[in-house]
Amino acid sequence: MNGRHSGRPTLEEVAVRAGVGRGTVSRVINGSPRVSDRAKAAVEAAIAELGYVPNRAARALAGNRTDAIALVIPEPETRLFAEPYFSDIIRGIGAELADTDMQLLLTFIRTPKERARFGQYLAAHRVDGVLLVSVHEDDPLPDLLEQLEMPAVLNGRRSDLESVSYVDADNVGGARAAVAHLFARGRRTVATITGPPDMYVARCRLDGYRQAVEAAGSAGASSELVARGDFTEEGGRRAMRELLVRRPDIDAVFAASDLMAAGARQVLRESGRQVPSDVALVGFEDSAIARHMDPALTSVRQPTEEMGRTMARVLLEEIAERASVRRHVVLTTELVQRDSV
Amino acid sequence: MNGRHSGRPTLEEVAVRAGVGRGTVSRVINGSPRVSDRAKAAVEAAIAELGYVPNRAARALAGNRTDAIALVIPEPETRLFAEPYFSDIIRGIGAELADTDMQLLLTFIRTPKERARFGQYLAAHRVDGVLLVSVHEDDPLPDLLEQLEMPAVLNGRRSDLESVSYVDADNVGGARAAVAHLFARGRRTVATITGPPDMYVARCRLDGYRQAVEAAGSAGASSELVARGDFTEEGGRRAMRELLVRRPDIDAVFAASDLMAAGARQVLRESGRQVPSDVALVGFEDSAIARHMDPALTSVRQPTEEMGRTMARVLLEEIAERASVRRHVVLTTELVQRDSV
DNA sequence: CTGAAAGCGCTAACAC
DNA sequence: GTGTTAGCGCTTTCAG
Repeated sequence: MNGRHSGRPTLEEVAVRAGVGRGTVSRVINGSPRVSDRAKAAVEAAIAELGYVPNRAARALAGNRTDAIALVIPEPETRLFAEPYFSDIIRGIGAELADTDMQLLLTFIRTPKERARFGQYLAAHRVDGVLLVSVHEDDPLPDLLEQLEMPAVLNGRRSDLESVSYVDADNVGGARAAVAHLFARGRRTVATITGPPDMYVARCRLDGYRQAVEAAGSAGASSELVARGDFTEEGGRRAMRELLVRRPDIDAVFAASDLMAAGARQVLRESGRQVPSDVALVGFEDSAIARHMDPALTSVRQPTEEMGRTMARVLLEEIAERASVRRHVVLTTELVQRDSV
Repeated sequence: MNGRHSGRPTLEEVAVRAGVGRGTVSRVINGSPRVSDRAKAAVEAAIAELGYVPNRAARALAGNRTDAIALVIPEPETRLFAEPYFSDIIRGIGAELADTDMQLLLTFIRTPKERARFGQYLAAHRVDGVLLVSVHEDDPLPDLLEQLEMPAVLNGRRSDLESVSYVDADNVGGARAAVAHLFARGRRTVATITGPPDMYVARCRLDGYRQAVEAAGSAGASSELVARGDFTEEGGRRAMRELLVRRPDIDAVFAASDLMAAGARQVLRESGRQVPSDVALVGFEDSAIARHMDPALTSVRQPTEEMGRTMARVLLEEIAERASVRRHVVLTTELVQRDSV
């Protein structure tokens, strides 16, 4: 015997109690305007008395939707972006969804097999929309989503011409502000440690650096002052060592991630240089680890939680209006000055 | 017109294709043994050809279940426990659920209102089970869960007599090992900074400290050597200052959280003491922030990701067997020695 | 072993 | 405006 009739009230019982038809109850629940105030009141009273809560499954089945959205997390990234970034994004999404009936599903993609499975998942319409974080340029998921006409919002974008909706931080502006800050403080030889060139976010931050260098009317962005990192701490160390060899006269460094800034700082200190008196250092705050590694490290902060909220909001809008209008939002960053450069 | 018939194959179509009845297809899908190999093969072939994926909503409606579990996150905690702890737990849960058809739902509880809403949520059977992290002694949720006979697993426990299933770390053993380590290294006057006494985890760590002190045949756990913190960095600073006033001769400190250890370290350094040469410091790694704050800080590490995996596994078992058998799992901790005390 | 049939609780036409 | 009526796609008896 199946647990038929679990004991909790159904829409039908509410209808009987309120002395109306099921359709009317359904209309009230779904906020249809085509209901008399009288009927509406009766239904609401009945719902309250019975403690009625609609059955999601039934609603999903009949309505051909799920009232759920998926947050896709590519596993390799969580370790790097990890920590605060990740949980801030989730917190933001959760906050935006709190007043909704939308459920947030977490989906990890670790292996190609899981990626394939997620494709099926989407095809099976098991969610109404998808939120994607840390998308790579060669990620096939966004295209799949588009092809399936599944509402989706990325955090960050694959390139300038991103077609899918996205919410991003103003990486160019943030980097420019950081580097301008260094020049304004009297630094002359400002180097940068970049992220992987195949990541759009890394290119943006490099662009910002270059713009600030040009604006400062400096000797121009000497390629000697640009070292490539990979957003990791170890990458930051390597890049910093290179820079020190190529240009021992460096008096400031803009690292395109806080992890790289932390690595660079270690190398600088080992080399006997004082930070920031000898070499000023500014990081881009991706993981907020900077907060803990060095409370005095000036950095460009992204509004991570707000990005999460915005992503959710944009997705909900996209789900609501069937039309596939793409939205592109770029949130400003903030330079948090903590040192005395 | 509603998007009736979304285009993707239904169980019925599979049945036709395989030349069997719907019931048989259902049995194959659900791995019932009462199906002939012949029929099974035909059905599997049809499923593959059609790319059939069962409709969750329909299945949930008919089967009176949801195939989803909720991870409940009390908001105030995420900031403290935050970061790696939080994401490690989630990662572990995700890993365990990967091969299942179970979905992971994230539920934040920020306000009393949301707490009430979650009660309804549970009563409405919108999930098959619940995972709770950072439970407080006075949290009403576990009792509600028990009363509703809803499968549930806690991370940590409210007290020695926890009735609900839980997965916890061996806090007593970890603390004991940490303090024993300090004595073994020749330290004589070992103080401790505790967590709030109304948290079971804090009491366990204090117990571990006391056991080690007694075992070392020390002068006994002088209450002068015990200062109360609240698991925060600021609390660690306050407690450390107190200790320094009461017993300037301290040569080691066991802090019951890494955040407090970080606070203590600051105070020690400001007071001119060298860490660890003058005063050795060991923290309990809750947020793994220690890793970033001071790579050389020895600490007791909890198997966070494994706790997540175990929680999920235990919950799935509890859901599978209708019987309400409680399981209590305590995972061992590990002393990660990073200094040269 | 397997087909047929009866719902699960809700939404969305469709009449009135 | 509102009741009635079909299903949504699946699981689970119940006969055979």
